[in-house]
Amino acid sequence: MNIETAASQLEALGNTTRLTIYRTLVRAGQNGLPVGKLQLKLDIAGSTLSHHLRKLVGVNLVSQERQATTLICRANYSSMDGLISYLADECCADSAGCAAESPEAAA
Amino acid sequence: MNIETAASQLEALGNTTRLTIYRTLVRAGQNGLPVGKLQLKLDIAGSTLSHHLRKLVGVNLVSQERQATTLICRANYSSMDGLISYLADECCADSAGCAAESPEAAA
DNA sequence: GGGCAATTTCTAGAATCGTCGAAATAGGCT
DNA sequence: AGCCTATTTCGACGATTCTAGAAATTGCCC
Repeated sequence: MNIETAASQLEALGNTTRLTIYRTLVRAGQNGLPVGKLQLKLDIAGSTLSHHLRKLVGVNLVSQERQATTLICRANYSSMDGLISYLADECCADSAGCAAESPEAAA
Repeated sequence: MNIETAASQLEALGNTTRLTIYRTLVRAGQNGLPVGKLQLKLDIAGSTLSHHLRKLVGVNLVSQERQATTLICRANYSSMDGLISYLADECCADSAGCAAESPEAAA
């Protein structure tokens, strides 16, 4: 996980519509949801949904699987795990021990 | 923590320049860094830095404290903690137990 | 009060984003 | 083959973003 990847994943989640999409997929669990169901639930234009979905798939936060005519979308938990780890680690959130890693901060 | 707040914080971090700024501040530890030092480290225009910094401060990920003429910037760990908790919780990252919260997913 | 150093605001321009409706495509069923 | 449903692509539009240089501001010090 490099900083550019992290930034692009964060950017993908940093939009209310997309975060809602992602959250909805997470709550749908392993079964996932077809694009059409998502559209009904969220009440947005199909083209808009497709646009956002592509972005989420592009940064690997969501994966898709074809089932006949419908396209099932699923939240990609391991990617989110990686992102959270990056945030907690590289940009460590625990107030203790952060400065320990950076020598120049030991002033 | 509501979804809009989370999205705005994620958006703030979802830009390579700003994520770099934030990471630099985290690594600087409790002492923080003055804007000028940040500018030197990152080699960007002062106005650009100020612009990004305002965004980070605006979503409460960074706080500032005046010390004479210089302005010290510090990463706000508790905000990051809140964000990570939101991601891990509301948009739970652990692949186990996610579907348990959503009744309609129990199909 | 004059000057200096640190930071922000103003102005601007290219680029990207978010959204939608309409049209196009994909894939299976009869 | 023809149709129907699901989804994506196209074209467009206003809004926002990112960046930087120049000018303005703030706050201290002599």
